[in-house]
Amino acid sequence: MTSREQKKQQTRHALMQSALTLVGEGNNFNSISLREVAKNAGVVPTSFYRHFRDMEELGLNLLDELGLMLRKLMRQTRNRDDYIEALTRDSLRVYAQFVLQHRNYFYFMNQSRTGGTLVLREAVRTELRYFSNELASDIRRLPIFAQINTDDLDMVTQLIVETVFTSSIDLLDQQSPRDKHSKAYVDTMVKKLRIIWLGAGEWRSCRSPK
Amino acid sequence: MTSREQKKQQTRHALMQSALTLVGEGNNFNSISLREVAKNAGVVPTSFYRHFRDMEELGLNLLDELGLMLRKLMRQTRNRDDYIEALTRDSLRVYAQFVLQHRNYFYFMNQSRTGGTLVLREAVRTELRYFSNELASDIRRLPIFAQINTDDLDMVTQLIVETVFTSSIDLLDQQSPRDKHSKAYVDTMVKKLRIIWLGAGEWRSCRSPK
DNA sequence: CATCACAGTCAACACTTGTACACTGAAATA
DNA sequence: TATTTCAGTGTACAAGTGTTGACTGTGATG
Repeated sequence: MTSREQKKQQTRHALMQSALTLVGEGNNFNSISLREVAKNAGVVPTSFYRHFRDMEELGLNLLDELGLMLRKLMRQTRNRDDYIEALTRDSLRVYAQFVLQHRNYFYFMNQSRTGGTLVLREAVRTELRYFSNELASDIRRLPIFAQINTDDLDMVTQLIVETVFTSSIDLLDQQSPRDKHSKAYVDTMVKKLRIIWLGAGEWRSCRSPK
Repeated sequence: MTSREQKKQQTRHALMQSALTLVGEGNNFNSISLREVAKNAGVVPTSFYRHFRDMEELGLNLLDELGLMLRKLMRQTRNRDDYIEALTRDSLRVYAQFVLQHRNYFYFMNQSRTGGTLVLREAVRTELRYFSNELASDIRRLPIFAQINTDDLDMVTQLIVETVFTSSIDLLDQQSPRDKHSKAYVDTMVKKLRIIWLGAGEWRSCRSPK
């Protein structure tokens, strides 16, 4: 029983959670200091370096963590039969709940997407592209999209992922009674995705695959 | 000739441009300091207070400035006859060029949308909603959308504006030969908007307005 | 011409920041 | 058991932070 490594991972986790908490309190990830993070984690500032080179590295690890959670969520969701419907109402409900349950992570990822280091921004983009690809390979199997151009399919899934992700920050900023607004959110998103979905169907018939 | 007020507006402008430049150099608006901004504007830190209470107020003014420019651009664009096509290829070309010409503003607005103060975030949202509404009232006149549900129309234009705006950060982060990638960007965006456009058309026929 | 308004200056303050360096003590290893 | 490894501590420093208050000089106003 390596109680040594165990302890290390413990404070490492504390540091990451500390940063996340500070973000959740309304601070921007870019403007929270190594010292704050350390203090909040109940550790002396210099200890920080035993775990991360700097805040950017910590951020990358946070992103990895969220990425893993999202993949798990995605895998659960897509183990369904009625894919098209699952793609909209049900899975959006699940998604909304997930976002609200991990709001700090999503504030962080949204901030990093547009305001992080170049490295961090790229990392977010990569993560989003991952989901887009996953979605594409799933959708491809559907009869309706059997013969769609690959690039165009990618573009569609990109659009879907972007739309869903971008919406998360808006959901988080709605402070009204949770369930009420979460429902309004789901309703709007369902419509938006249906628009895209319908458009994709039309697309196929307008422009035949070369 | 009030050379007094004139000088004031001059350094005020210098301060705002200074902040913008710093953002353009890769800094996040949240983490640039009042002192840096002042120094960069060739002015002593305390002078800053003669113009803005704090950085947030400066940010709000930056946003106003960009908002004005964008409205002007929008008004130019929509004085066309072939609206549907203008809505896509042509106006996207103009938009892309505009974004690249004012990249610092767009970095700033993208950062603020997800990572600014709550006040700043709301301000960005308001700005975007403005464009969405403008677009909606234009589109409504088109015969195809004559009888669409108002809420649904709003949702569609919201989706369009979101999609276009969100894409700006991606365009900015493509560092390759400017014209080449700008073209690829326009091509992708045209497709995305066409998807939405097609979907909106189908929507009308699927769900008749109540 | 005398007076006022006020954008910009200067010096000083109490803090916070990232990081370097030498350290300690307990778990891991031999 | 003796030795090594290393996560976490403590101290220290130079640099930067927002904000204060009293100042100065010049354009605007009477």
